Amino acid sequence: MARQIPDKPTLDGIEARVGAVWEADHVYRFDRTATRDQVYSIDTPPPTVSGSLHIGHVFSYTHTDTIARYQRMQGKKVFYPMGWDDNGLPTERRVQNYYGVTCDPSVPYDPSFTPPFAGDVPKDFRDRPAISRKNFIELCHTLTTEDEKVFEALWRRLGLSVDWSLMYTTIGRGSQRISQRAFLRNLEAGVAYPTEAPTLWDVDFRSAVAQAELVDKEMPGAYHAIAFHRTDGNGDVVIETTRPELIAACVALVAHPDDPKYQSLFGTAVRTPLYGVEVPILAHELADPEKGSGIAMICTFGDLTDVIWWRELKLPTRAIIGRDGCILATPPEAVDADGAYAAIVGKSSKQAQKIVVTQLQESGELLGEPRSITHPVKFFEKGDRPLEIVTSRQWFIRTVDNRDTLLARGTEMTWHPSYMKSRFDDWVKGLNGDWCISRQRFFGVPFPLWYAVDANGETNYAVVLLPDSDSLPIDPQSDVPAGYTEAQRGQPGGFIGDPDVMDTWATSSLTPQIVGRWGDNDDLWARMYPMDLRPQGHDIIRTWLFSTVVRANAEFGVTPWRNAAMSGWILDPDRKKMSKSVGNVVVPTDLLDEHGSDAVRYWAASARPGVDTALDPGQMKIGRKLAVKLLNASRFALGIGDKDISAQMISAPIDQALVGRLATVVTEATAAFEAYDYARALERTESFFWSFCDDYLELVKGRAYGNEKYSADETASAQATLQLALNTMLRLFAPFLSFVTDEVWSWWRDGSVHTQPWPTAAELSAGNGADDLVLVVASETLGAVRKAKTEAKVSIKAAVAFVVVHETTERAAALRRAAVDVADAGMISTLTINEANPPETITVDVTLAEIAS
RNA sequence: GGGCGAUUGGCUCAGUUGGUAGAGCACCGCCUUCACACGGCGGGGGUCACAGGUUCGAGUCCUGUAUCGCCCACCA
Repeated sequence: MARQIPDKPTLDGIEARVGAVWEADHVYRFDRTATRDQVYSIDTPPPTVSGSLHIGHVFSYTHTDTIARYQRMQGKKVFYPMGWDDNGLPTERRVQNYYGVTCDPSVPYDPSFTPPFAGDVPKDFRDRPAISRKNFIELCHTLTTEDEKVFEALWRRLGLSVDWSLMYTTIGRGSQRISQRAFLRNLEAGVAYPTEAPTLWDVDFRSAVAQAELVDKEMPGAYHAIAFHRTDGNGDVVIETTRPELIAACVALVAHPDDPKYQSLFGTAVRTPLYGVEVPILAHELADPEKGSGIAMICTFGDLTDVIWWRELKLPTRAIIGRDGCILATPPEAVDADGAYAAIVGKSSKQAQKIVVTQLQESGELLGEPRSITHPVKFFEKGDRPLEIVTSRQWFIRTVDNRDTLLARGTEMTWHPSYMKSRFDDWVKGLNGDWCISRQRFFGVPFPLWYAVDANGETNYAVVLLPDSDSLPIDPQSDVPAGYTEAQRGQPGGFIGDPDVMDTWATSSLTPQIVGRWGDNDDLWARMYPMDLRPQGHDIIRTWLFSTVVRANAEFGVTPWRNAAMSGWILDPDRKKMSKSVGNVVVPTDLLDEHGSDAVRYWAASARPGVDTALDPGQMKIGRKLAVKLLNASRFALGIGDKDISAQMISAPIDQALVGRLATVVTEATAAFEAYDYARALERTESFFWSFCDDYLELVKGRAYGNEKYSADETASAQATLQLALNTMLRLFAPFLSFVTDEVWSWWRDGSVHTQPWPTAAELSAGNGADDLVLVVASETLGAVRKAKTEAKVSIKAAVAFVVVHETTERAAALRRAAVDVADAGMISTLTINEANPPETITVDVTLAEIAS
């Protein structure tokens, strides 16, 4: 039953009250009988649980929610899940810092382990206990479970219309099973492959990282001019390098093939300083004659260019940096272990550089003083030290070979806003290697396979032992391949599990498969895939969006979604990006407490799609004002007359004009939503609503109340228009002001406004052919009367003796059709409407009653 | 170096087929309580970054420049 209209409507407590009804009535539950064409499916981004949700999350998830609510009202069965990204390094980091522990896979499992520190974690890592892999993973699960409860509570309070029964986590068993299944199928299809190759390596995390996880940081460095000695005795060749510590890893010098300075040197050789290793001078187009001395040393490996040169010029490998970032104890074969090299063994590259520079100064091979510069250096986006490039065995998924296909996939989805597509195109075109998906970490999805160990106890990577597909997910560290026993683990003739876990994006790239339970629930899968919408931030186009396209293309040969909608970032009032390190992060619950959920939703939905937006509490105040206004206007419109007056009673020209104008708003808002421009839909609706309140409501108030000067039909016309307009506006506002609209709906009708049909112009046929000019001129005339009262400093309710209007013929005719309403609203005793002559002399002369008397 | 976006009143931003510049906030003035003081009404305030061009007419289209932001790059 519909509730009574409260005397004093309020927003207080509305989130809890309305939210409880949504939950009890399963308003947002996905209909699993719907066929694919009836479904609107959303590939919700799973927020990372390692931190806290900030206002940027609230911002972008609200955008998605407005689309979901619109589609639901359009009659779609909305598939709108929520997931938590609790997989991977961010969680490991949080657990390490939260509990004050470190993970050491060699430590045995302790079933009775409890975290030793309660909120008082020692700063020094040496005071933190090392615990087993299994204990560590248990802590990861414990902490993420707690974090996820807090996240869900916030989303519910914000009013996201997700179906919570579809919740998933990226480290959950279902996600692991699907990640492993997808990987094994990629392996079988040749899409995934292992290789021993130079890989970007974070020396602190001791893990490979992917191209997509790189960031450049401007770092101080110095050019060192260093002399290499020609083997023919004809003097030196001078190169400039920022990394002199890598001279021992030098395998060649390289210059541009057209560079006249070095034409005569190509094909000759030099000896490296300090070590005297002979290296050739080669030509390659990537060498830049303008940079440094125009000739560079190639090391294995100083940067990604070195890798290209090494590969294309087929150079030997002389690695000197280990996985810990320190100089290897054993030098490359060509380098004498007892010479200059001995001094740098075990040093970090930074320490080694100091030593080598001193050595070069003593030997006279360093020319002049190092020249300080600032240059970009590659970092892992979450790392603290520059990346090194080390050779290791890693798993890859093919991307570069499929470049053209991937670009085509990008054109098969609609981008919102459209210019964001160029970021995808740029990224695909710029790929310089396949996607490295293995990480040397712990809390992630393990690679589901083992290797045979030969009779000598050496791992034979050529013999891969695969699990049965029904057994997934498996952990090769604790599960045993078929035909073996646990006792054979690591033994000669036995087996050993792949030690690595998958990159977090290797799982995240499967979110459509995870939410649709691909391979586990074929019925559900067929009802939601390919999906309708991928909403996400524009900063992760190169990671999440790209990798999801790669997996969909590899497995299904399709584009995973029809639409990709990019949200902008939230900037603080100084237009800086919100970030924890800057300390300018605003806690969302504070904003929700202060302004209310609808107000925060209003602020978020006011921002144009894809546009970075400043946090603006002022905009939230407007949203709250709007919500309060909606409560009060609704109370007025519903508080008079019967509750269900037929739209057929709408007969007054000004009423018809109002309805006609609303039909235009409905058409525009619908078109805007179809184009994923929720902000425009809101703006149109809001703009109409304010003029509805300020002008129309005032103009018809007397008639709606049924003052004696009006006939019953005239009063019914006004009441019917108020109700029709309110009914329509509540539905137009429902995607944005989701709580207050449902509250008002409950005063009037059963059920939720959120399951009502989206309004159409056809419902508003009472406005067909209406003359909008009636409403325009009536509003303007009322405005002129108000202005006269303001200038006379009298109350807006002050009586007016005479108003004489001179209007053009057309406008005068329009005004006559609303003359009684205008006179009533303006407290006008006598309203005279004349034709303006000439037409330019439109005037409204107002004579106040107190002056007339 | 390449690409994408932005530049409109003090602030945050609209302005979708080119037709005499808009909103909210802030500011100024007025009005209280019969939907709303978590209110209402009215007002002042902008040569639409700059320079050219197309057009009867340009915030809107074209070219160039500047500033800011972001993305990408083979940064020795």
